[in-house]
Amino acid sequence: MHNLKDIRKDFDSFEKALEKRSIDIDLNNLKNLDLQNREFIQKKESLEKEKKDISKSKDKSLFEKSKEISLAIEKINEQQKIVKESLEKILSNIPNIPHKDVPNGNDENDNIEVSKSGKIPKFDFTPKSHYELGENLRMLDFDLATKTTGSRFVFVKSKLALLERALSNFMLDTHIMKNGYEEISPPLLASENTMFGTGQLPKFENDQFEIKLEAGTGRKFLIPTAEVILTNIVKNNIIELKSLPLRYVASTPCFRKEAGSYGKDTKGMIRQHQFYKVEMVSIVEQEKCLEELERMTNCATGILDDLELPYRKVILCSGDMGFSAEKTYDIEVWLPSENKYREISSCSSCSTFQSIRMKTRYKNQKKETLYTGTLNGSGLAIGRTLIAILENFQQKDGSITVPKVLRPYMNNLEKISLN
RNA sequence: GGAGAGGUGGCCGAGUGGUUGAAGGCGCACGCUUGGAAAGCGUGUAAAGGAGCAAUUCUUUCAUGGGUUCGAAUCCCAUUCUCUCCGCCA
Repeated sequence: MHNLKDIRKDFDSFEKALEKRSIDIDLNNLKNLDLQNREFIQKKESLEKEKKDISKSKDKSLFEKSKEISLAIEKINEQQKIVKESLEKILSNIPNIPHKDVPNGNDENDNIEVSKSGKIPKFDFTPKSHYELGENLRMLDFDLATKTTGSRFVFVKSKLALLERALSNFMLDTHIMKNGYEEISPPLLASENTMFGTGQLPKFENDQFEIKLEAGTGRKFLIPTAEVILTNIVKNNIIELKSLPLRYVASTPCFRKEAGSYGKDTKGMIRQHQFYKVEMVSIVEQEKCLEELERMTNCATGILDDLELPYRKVILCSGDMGFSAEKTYDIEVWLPSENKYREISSCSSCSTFQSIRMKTRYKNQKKETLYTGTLNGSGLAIGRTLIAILENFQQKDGSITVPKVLRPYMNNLEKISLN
């Protein structure tokens, strides 16, 4: 969310910056509502002052007048409430402003490759897709998931389940011991206000799974990413400068409706309603966002380096970025069966956008109260890493070589094969 | 499901109708002290919003929303969240 004060200061450049997002929002309406709102505030405040003075004077002859003022204030309040509500509604639906580094563009085709790394494997046979490999090994079972649950779910079995667990542990260990993140095992449900804090609500309610609890309790949602719950750790806090930066990591299941992606990636486990993901979150001083973004992205690519998987780093164009982000790097891993790179991690700086929603602040050296910067990044999506390993490390006989760094996590298993 | 307690500043914690934005402590900042540090002592330290180029100033805020009153952190009602005990389940 944006600060109205800042928008007001330079309305035109705000409007211009938003154009990059190529969505239309009625900013004139916003401008007018803001003007009206402030008029109400001024009227109200002068009345309140008058009333306060009467009360302080304890002059009984003025008590009647004070009552009248109260009525007048009430009237203004009613009018202001309407204005303020629509103001906030508009405001909470405006996305973050893209950073100036961010290339202009409409969709993923306009993203720009920043770097490439690793060696693309060469096969003397036609490489199979992850779901062929997994099904042949009898370790990925989509039909079974359909039977028990429905589409876009999968059973991972046996050695692949072990691999999935190993990936989670390996990634967590790396981020905890090497990269300075604190491990968190968080709740998988988030309250409505928490979902608002990171920007999933109100605009993207359709993508969320809501859980019905007993009546009388607030709304609860399954987290679509651990970002939601990790970032909101600092909701409503004023953090002391010396405890920044805060870095959290968690490995959690994520739940997404994937509404609007019907027919997309229906085969295999690229796009599921439920998947594991290791998520990093950083809370930093606002001017350190971009620096932290580079650091975080390196933490993510470090995992791929360790796993010896080929990947490229892409900077997202303005049209492809998420609602809360000011700048995003996607890390894409090479998938032999598709002969292209696919997203495996997304690292974003959200500048103060989420902090304003969450009311997360810190005091700088000058004792000014400022909004923190927040960042989040996958490090990495476990399901997709599993896919990448299956496809990149497949052998002609359909077996899978286990990446070296994972073997200590898998009883030194070197190869996954039938039996 | 039954019974009870409570939500106050960065944190802890006083405060039951009138300069209370709020005692005290912790933390933090600065200063004194010291060879240096610690301790000790002193001073300072809420947020949001409005007006103003600014210094400044005004309003609001003691979970949230209503009510009583000239006046509410303090009284009344509703909601919400947290905690404790019993039951139930794991």
